[in-house]
Amino acid sequence: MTTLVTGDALARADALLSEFHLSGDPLGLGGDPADHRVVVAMSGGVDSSVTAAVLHRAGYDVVGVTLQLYDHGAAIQKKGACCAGQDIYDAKRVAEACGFPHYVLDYESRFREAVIEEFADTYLAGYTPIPCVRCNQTVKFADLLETAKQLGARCMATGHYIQRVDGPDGPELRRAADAGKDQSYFLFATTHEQLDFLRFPLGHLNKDQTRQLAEAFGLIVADKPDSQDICFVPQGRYVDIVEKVRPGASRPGEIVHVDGRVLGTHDGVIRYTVGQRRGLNIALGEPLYVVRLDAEKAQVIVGPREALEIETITLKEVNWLGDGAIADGAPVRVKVRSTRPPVPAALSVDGDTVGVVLADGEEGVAPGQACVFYSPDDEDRVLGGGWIASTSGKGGSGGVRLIG
RNA sequence: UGGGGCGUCGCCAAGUGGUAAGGCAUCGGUUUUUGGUACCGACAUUCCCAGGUUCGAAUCCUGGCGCCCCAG
Repeated sequence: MTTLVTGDALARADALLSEFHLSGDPLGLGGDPADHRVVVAMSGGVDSSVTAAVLHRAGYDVVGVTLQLYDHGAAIQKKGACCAGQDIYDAKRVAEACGFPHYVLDYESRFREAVIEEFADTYLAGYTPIPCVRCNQTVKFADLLETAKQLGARCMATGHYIQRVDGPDGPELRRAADAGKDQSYFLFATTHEQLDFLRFPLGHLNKDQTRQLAEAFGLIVADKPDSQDICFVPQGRYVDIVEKVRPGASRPGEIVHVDGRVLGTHDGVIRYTVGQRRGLNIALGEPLYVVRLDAEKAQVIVGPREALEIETITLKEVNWLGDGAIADGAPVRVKVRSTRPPVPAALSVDGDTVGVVLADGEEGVAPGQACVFYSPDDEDRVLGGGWIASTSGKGGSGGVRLIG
């Protein structure tokens, strides 16, 4: 592997940039790119490294910034981590090789409070958190974005697979061209104001094209595996993190069937999420699923698969990115999990309360997860979304109610 | 210690002379840029124990042991 970029390689890179519509002024800032400072949030992965390299090659005044979010020292040696240890070093080397300045900012305490502790507290309350969304919402698109402004940046670019398109009423958020890599589910909370300042140069590419660019630029991270799982949780053992952050907070309790029978005991509601089947350790003959979590009573309520069916969702902290005001009865499509296509639904707006009525129902929808809105006639358009506060089944009975 | 019934994988359970179904649970994997789901795979050389009959037994016989029900 070499970081030496020859003239031929650069010619190849330029050809790719042209082919991928990344030459000229890809950020659409106008004038000479060199006049615009662009802060690139670099995680140390392939995507953000390519983003920085591309924008630098296009002539922008690129400043790379990597956040140190946590430091497990030697504890984290897993593939696909980000923003700690080796990844920070990788980002720095990419910046050096390309020739633009790079800074590492210590955001550990902020990340711990806004993401890790929130993650633990959410689980302890019987909800199922999405730390990646919280991280985008707070650390990356709030704090870092502010820092970028202070650095005199005209905008901040990231390597997210999502598209920002200028529409008649300002910037719109759209799904990535590569449906398989689309990150809109994790970015629903991006506000209009943030969107105004953000750019996502890779949104119209697919992963293979990004890798081609990394290859052409001779980036040392070209073959780095994609990240997956929660970055600060080693080996998928998220329970360990919760117990470490909030020692002794998780209490054992009963596993109760929806018909009232006590079927067993568990070591803490943090180990379960609505819709979960495995790990109950109860053999009834028919599969059992977690239907609801009652953190106050330390109860895990279980039942047959049919008990997972829900029809309506009540949301909180809704971010609306559609045109005009959010309207009661408006048809939309929604995703209640990242890995499924949007399904038809209608918004229900009553004062400050926003909910969703699913046309065909859903099952295994966990409070604490996100419900993301898409346009009914253009599924690529992201209309925002909200956090799932509670759900209920048909006719409002047998629903899931959360305490607190 | 009279009468009846039963004892097959962690749980439930098919199999009644021809070489141990299935479900649940568990474990592993695939998928997945959160959790979960789904999917795929693994999972009793052995049928409470000991003898016996038979070419061949979880299945038949004998004797133990254990459990359940009825009656006392």
